[in-house]
Amino acid sequence: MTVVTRFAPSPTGFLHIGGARTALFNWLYARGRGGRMLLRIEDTDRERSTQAAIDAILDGLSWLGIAWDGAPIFQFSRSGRHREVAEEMLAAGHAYRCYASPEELAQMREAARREGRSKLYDGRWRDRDPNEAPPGVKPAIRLKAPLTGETVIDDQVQGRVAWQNENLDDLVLLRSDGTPTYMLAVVVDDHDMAVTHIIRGDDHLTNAARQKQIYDALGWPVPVMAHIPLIHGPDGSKLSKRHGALGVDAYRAMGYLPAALRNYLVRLGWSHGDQEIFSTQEMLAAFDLPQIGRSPARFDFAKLESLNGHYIRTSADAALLEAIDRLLPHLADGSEIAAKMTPKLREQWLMAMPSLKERAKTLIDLIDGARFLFTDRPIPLDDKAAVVLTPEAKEMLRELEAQLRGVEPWTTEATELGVRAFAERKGLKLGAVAQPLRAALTGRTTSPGIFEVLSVLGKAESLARIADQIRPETVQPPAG
RNA sequence: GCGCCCUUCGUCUAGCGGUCCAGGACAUCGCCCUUUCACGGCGGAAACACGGGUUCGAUUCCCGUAGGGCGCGCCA
Repeated sequence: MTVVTRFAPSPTGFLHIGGARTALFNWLYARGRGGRMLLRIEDTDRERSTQAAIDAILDGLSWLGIAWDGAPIFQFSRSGRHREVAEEMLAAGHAYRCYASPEELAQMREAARREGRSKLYDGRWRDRDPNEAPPGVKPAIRLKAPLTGETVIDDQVQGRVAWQNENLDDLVLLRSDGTPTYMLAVVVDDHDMAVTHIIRGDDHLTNAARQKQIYDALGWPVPVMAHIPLIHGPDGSKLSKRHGALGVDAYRAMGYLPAALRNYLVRLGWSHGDQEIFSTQEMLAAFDLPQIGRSPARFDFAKLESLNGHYIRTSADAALLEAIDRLLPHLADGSEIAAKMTPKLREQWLMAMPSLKERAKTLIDLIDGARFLFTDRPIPLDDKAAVVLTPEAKEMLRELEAQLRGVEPWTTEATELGVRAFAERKGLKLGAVAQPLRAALTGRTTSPGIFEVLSVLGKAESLARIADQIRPETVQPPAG
């Protein structure tokens, strides 16, 4: 039997991190077994569903590298079919018309709560003669759920979960305006789409019981269920925007790599021995439902960052530059940087990439670390760099500049030889020379190795930047 | 309130009755490497929520307690 899973988001907002993980699990489970993952957009809430949200979800999945099979199915377009099934259930005696008014319902709810009962609707129209229906009232259609016994879900993650039927009331299948409820729509769609495995957040666990009752009434086979724990915020409470309940587009903008996010997400609630790093192939091969834990995991940015750093370090230099190209349109100052992306800058950036990526946790770090390459002279000094460039340091740089003029060819090795010889002659430790030099060349106190900086920048630019710092009074303000 | 679920280092987790004075990873602390920052290497501190059972023996099984989560709509 081919495995068929589905990811079924409702398009009322972006694809958040929890949804992304659910999609990943569905994708891994299906694709790892030669099966298919379907995408169903649950857009039956016409008020809150938007095209922008649909686009954001599709875009987010694509960026994450999660590909669904076939065209997305829009739940709203299937309401005719849902209604048809409800009518069938009515005809077969598995459902009935309920004429209770909203006021009656509210009273029942209140009474149930007061008396400590979990059953909210008392089934008053279940066996009542339809002739007693109040005139002019459009009925809702309710499921005639079993009154006794228990409803059991054999969940792949949660184990056997049982509910006493006396605690479950007759749910609404079709609203009085003729539209299907979520409960009905999900069951009918999953059945019609031939879904074999339902993998979703455990906020749906109680729904599973009600849906099981619908499957049973219809005589349809119940798919294998797996309810995965939700992701919580760092403080254990519900994940909020403040914590990381951001859209995946926000993670893209923060400079995370899809491979790193996938790796982080798959290890949240799932494990495979002590393995931490998983290539997509390894994930596909190892992922399975029984190893998913039942307790909720907290979202931890530090671990995501660490993983992202690992993926950056192990990525090819050219691939990183391409990732930056793709990221730029999503950044506030992206177009500014893109405008400076000359072939020469690309070449310099690539040259510096091996040492840049050792120092970066995100693509943003990579851009920031390369900033000295495309900052126009005279380059501004940050506070720490300004402190380093004391009058004495500038005096030292003046002598160093003279020495550097004679260095030829201008390579990492040759500049290192020159600077080391200079330091030795002056009786200075290398750091005493390198730090002011770094400040002058990059405007900062941290950067890649100073000799790499010199060689990547080139002789003319390097000497000019040093000159800018040792003769600030001669720097002319821009013309005009 | 009712129903259901959860509870191993700060965090993600390994553990599926003895191999555990509990292992890995991130974070943290120290040392080494070193021109800065990183990377890397080495080392340290750090957990079985609590109380009862069951058992020759419980982190592992059962029951409570406490704490946390989810659900309880003619929303999805």
